[in-house]
Amino acid sequence: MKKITSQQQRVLDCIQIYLNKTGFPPTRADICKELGFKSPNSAETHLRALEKKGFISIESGTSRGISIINNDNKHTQADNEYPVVGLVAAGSPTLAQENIEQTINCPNKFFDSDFDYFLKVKGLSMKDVGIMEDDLIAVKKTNEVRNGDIVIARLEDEVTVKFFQRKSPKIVELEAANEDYENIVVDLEYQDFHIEGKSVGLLRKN
Amino acid sequence: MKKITSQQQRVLDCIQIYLNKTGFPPTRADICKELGFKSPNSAETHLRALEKKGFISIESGTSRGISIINNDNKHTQADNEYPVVGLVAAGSPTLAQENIEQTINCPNKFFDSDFDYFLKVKGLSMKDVGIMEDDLIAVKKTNEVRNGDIVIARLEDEVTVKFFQRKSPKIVELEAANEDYENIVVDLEYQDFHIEGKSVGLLRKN
DNA sequence: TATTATACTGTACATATATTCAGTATTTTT
DNA sequence: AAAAATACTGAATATATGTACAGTATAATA
Repeated sequence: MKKITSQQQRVLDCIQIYLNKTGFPPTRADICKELGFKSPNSAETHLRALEKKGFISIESGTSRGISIINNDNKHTQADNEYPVVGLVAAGSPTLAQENIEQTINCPNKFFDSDFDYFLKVKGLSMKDVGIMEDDLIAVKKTNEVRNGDIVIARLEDEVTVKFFQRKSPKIVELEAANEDYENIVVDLEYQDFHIEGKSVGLLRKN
Repeated sequence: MKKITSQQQRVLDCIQIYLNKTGFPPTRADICKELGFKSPNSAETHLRALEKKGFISIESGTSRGISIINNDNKHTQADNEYPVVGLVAAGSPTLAQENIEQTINCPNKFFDSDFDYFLKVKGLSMKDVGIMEDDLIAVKKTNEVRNGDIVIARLEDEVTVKFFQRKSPKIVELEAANEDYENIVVDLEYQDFHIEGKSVGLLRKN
């Protein structure tokens, strides 16, 4: 990490303070107003410098697309409120769409990978790998999955948790970990199939 | 706080997930893209409903001017470093320095009850209740346990995780949740038996 | 039964905002 | 001494975005 100048530090602080106060990042104009600049380009050049030095990232063409890059490790671990979403009966085809539940305060780097939400498990189709009813699976939203990954997949109107196994370019098998459940063979050409994400951890309260 | 509908919950979760991922709130169009709506007004009306019910606040005329209102004081939540210990034999205290494999940063009120350390599970004796090898059990140190509790118990030199079942004033049965394992009958009068604590939750990283 | 809330599609538009270009001046680095 | 980085003003512009308006339809409520 390159060294920061005092003015750049002021801008960085300004972003953080604005975030704490409003919940969203400032515009160039907002920064100018806070720090007394008279041209939006003053903020712009500082932002570009901060980006170049790795303190922030800027999403191009996106309003307020600034995010502060946290490489603060160890003690100042950041927490977040992660949503808990429900799931239909895993295994047997029952379509329902009840997401309610609550949010859970959890350190961002709690599991080995980052994640996006908790999924509350229904059914016992993955019982043999220790995923039980009402367990909370930490889900990372991605469609880059490998054979053997535990994935959260949507097939037509149903969301399930299963092992992912690609059989051929157009055939995917969703495998249960419970002999009472049948594996599901998906023909990607004829069925509406989508990978929601994959499991990166599990949480159980009892 | 008025009650939220399932669709409104989806929108609220979408905002939270987007925030976790990008660091700034979504636009109406972003929400539409995430949830499959085809008109920005779909997101708009949901946002207005969420605002009216007090779940979010919207800054008028401001791009991405959405912030989630935290009604609970969870941002004052204290974290702690919790030790992770293996199944250690008697003689050395469980929380002795040499037994601590690592520590995990975790909110104090993460599980329904407070707890003292994480125990790394060896073996599959509790497999039928979804406790697998290398899972981390959140342990509350106590000897006040009830029948049916999952307890961490030391019998002579052996530490195990089992269901607790008091059979008579002097007889305790430690029950496995795996038919390959025998239950253990303990005679308190003649055997060195001690309850370390009980399980209040479980954590798995994969 | 009438009314309100929910749950959308679709179009349109004012403005909020990022971003580029043209300058000026000082400081730091090469 | 030349080049690059820092630190600004000021104007201009394409587009990202909020938001209003016009519909349709169903469920919940009074």
